[in-house]
Amino acid sequence: MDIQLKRGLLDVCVLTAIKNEPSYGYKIIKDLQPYVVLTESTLYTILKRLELGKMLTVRSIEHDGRLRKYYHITKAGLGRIEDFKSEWKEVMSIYRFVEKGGL
Amino acid sequence: MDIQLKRGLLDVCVLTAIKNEPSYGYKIIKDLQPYVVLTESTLYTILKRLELGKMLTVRSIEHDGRLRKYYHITKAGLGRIEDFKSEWKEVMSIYRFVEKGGL
DNA sequence: CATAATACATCGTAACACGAAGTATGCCGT
DNA sequence: ACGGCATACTTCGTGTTACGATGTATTATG
Repeated sequence: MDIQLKRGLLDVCVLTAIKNEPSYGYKIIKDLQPYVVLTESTLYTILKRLELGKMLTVRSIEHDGRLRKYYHITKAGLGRIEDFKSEWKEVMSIYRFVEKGGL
Repeated sequence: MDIQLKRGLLDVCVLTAIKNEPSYGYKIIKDLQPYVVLTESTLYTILKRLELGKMLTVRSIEHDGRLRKYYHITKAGLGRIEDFKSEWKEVMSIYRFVEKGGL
């Protein structure tokens, strides 16, 4: 899938992946696989950005003697998803413009 | 509208704006206004990129003693629009994932 | 006669996705 | 027992891109 088309979708995808229950890096990648493919470097960049923006919080938990970072969505994160849904109307109006061939 | 969401949409919008008949910078901006707002610096960057990628060709034409650059879409440009439409299925599947709240 | 509209161009910047490379542990098959 | 694979997270550098700022020049309008 085209990189440019992904932008603006990825952040919200990651937030959606941890919306129902906290998750960790590797699992998020696997869970999103059927919808979007993203590499580790991409994911961890996104997670750091979302943390900085207070869209999620992180809790390190020991699992099988190994550390795992669980990401929890915040109220702001949930708001981000809602904003995205609102903006989608505009996106669809643009798509329809392209689909029907201009004017 | 969110900048990131625009990416991947703008190129195709501009191509669509010149699809039916050749157009020039200023007119393209006005025509797209109801769908996407883009500044001149953005537009001319896009037009240059699309020209480099052979998605369009340029013909300077004198109009009222002043030069106007008309942009003509190419076969590759039309192909680009079709590719976009195909990829839209993937975009919609991602949107549906977000809309229904994950899983 | 000033201001807005038309028309195009360039530069610098910040955001972003990604490949490459690295570290470390547990598990499975032969 | 050990080589390879899956799990798990991290950092660095790079190319693409949208945009604000700024500049030039002409025509129309009030």
